[in-house]
Amino acid sequence: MDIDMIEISKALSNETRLNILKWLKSPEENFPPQGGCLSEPVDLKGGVCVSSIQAKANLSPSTVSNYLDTLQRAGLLLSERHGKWTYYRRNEETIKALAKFVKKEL
Amino acid sequence: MDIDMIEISKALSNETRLNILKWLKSPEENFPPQGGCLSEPVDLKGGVCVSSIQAKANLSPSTVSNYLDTLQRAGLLLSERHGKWTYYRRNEETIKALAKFVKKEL
DNA sequence: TTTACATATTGACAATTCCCGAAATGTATG
DNA sequence: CATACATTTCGGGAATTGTCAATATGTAAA
Repeated sequence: MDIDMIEISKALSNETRLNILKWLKSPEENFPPQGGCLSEPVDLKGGVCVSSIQAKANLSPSTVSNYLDTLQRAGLLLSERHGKWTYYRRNEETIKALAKFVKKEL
Repeated sequence: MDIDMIEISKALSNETRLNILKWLKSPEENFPPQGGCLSEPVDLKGGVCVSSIQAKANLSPSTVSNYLDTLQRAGLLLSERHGKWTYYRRNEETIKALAKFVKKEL
């Protein structure tokens, strides 16, 4: 597991993106219940759809979509599409690796 | 001890600045001996002068001076002036607080 | 005090990032 | 298929950052 510290730092250097990461620590507390309209029940693994995040972030859909992409490219988020919705959740593996990097290498 | 995660992330989102922070972990390994011309012997606490860092970074003095300022404003470096030279060293307190933040809050 | 040197500040321009609205794409449903 | 909706991509203007050369400041030495 190796991380790209530059990309991660860039991703974290924006308040909204930082908030998204924090909000996704407890999706139940920060977002309405997800996946209500899906025909087949699937495990969303705590993932939250873009529109829920967009509503909370109070920015345009395209901006939020971009932010989520930035976080994902940095390895901090994972996404899974179900029907019309894309559910984003934290990538705890990278976040753990980041914590380790900051502690040991920085 | 509270840190400004945005400012810190911005400071870390540049390869040279990241390198400076790493180089300053072992100043003896990465830079020539410091403080050779000082009349009074003072404890430099591992600090390195701007020109030594500039030589290693291979960027203009003004750029390096700016970078050091950015790192200091983020709380990641400390500086101390002795004679004509400004010696920069790591601020381990902030770096430790950052590691803690990433582990606990991120 | 004149000079020389280390560093910091300023001004400029290119590159990147922020953020939006508009348009495009994917997907389910009538 | 036609429509509606969730999301992504595209194009752009404003703001920020990267980087330099030129200038200014601070300090020591001649």
